Formats: sequence, structure tokens, C-alpha cells
Amino acid sequence: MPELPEAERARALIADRALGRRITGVEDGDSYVCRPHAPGELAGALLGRRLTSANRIGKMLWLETDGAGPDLGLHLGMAGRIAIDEPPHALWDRFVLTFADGGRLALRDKRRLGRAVLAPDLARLGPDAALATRAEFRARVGRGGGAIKARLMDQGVIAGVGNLLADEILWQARIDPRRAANDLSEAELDALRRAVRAAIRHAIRNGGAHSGALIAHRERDGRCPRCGAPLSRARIGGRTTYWCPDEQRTAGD
DNA sequence: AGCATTGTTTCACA
DNA sequence: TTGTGAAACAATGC
Repeated sequence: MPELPEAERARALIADRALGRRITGVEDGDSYVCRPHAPGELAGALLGRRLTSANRIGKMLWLETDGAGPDLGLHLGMAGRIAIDEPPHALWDRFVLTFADGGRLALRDKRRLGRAVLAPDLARLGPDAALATRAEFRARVGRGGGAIKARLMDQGVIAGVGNLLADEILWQARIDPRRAANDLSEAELDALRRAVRAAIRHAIRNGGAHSGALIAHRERDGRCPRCGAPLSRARIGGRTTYWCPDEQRTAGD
């Protein structure tokens, strides 16, 4: 499920339900999810502490604790979610904090591409996709000769946009995903930024990146929700991409 | 059986 | 230097 909207929901859930509770147990035995840490390393850093804040840039979450310990970074990967005070799932709870009050916070992940890591490296992320200023967005997203869709999904450029959101955003902005990033006019980049913000807001409100209008149609009837034209499909930026060949502009204004 | 997948990283290659 | 495609990672669903 996870793109920025899902990560934001997870952050809000943690902020609402997990802060202030004392950590009395840490299950960090999944050495793939907790890589590069050895089993027990996260426990050593977290036991006895309380979570004091839940933060996010793009898809990356990090939790601060009281005392001087490192932050706890959490990433939902391809299929993860945060489960708080839910009955344990023996198979899919890949990393778990248990609290003094008997409750628990689990990184529940069917696949195992989620991550729990100490002192996450945030320096490699661009500004959060919903917070980038207009000037930042123009400068960062509008650079380079690669496809605009690949640019939008590059977490080092702006953080938070994944495959579904990228298709939805470009469809909303009526821009062809194959356009070179540096071919977009400033007006188009500004429109793109507005579409990014709108799509994220909409997805957070409506339950996730899955709630986009284009997404619902892409494999349902394969037609553009606005004009009914058959959607095009191709691999762009390494991911399957859908767009409307009639409405999404191939060339600048 | 085979293929695809809301993510990230690394590597070969142009 | 920049960009791209593929593979690896893991596990599930169609």
C-alpha cells in the first residue's frame, strides 16, 4: 500500500497512539527487515525508552525517543503497515515494540521489504513532495533529460511519490509521462506541483494512493476516466505506466 | 506455471 | 556525467 499517503497515515497513527508509552520489549529478530543490524541491536537501543515524536519525509518515518539514543527509522516497503494494539500476527509482524501497558506496535508486512533501522539516513531524500516550495520544485523536478515520471519517483529529487501516485499526478496535470523533465515549461512544472499536492491530499483523505481516479480505471476498463480513450501502457522508469494518449501532452504549451 | 507487484539498491552499459 | 534497464531482495496474488 505504501506511498506518501500511507506513510502519513502511519505517522499520524503512531503520533496519536504510541507516544509516551514505555518500551519493554523489542522483536528485532528479522535480520532482513532490520538489516544491517544484528538481532538485539535495536532492542539494546530502544528498551526502556519512550517514543517522543513521530516524523516523516516522503515515505520514510522516524521516531525519536527520550534520552540520547538514536532515532528509530521505519519504512513500509511494498506492502507494510503499522498495527498498534492489534492482535499479533505470527507471520507478518516483522518488527515489534511491546509496551509496559501490554500494548504493541508492529510493522506488519506480508512481503518483507519494509525496514526498521536505527539512525536512518535522511540526507539522501529530497524535500517532502507535499512541502517542496515552488522554486524548489521547479529546480529539482525540472532538471535532467530523463522521463518526467522517473524524475517524480526519484526519492532524492522529491520524496514520497511512487508508481501509482505518479501516474495519477501526470494524468491530472495532463502531461505525458515520457516527456523529458527539462522539456517542461515553468507553467507546466507549477501545474505539476499543484497536481502533486492535490493528489497527495486526496489520497490521504481517501485511504491511500489506491484511491486515485486513474488507478481505478487502469485495469477495470482500461479507459481514461475523463474522455474514455483507451489508456496507453508502457514501462517507464522501470515501472508499469498508464496514461491517456489523447489528453496527456507530448509537447510543451 | 508463470508473471506481475503501491519499493529500494546496485551494477553493467550506453 | 547521466540515464536506463535489469537483477536482487521477499512473498503473495492472479
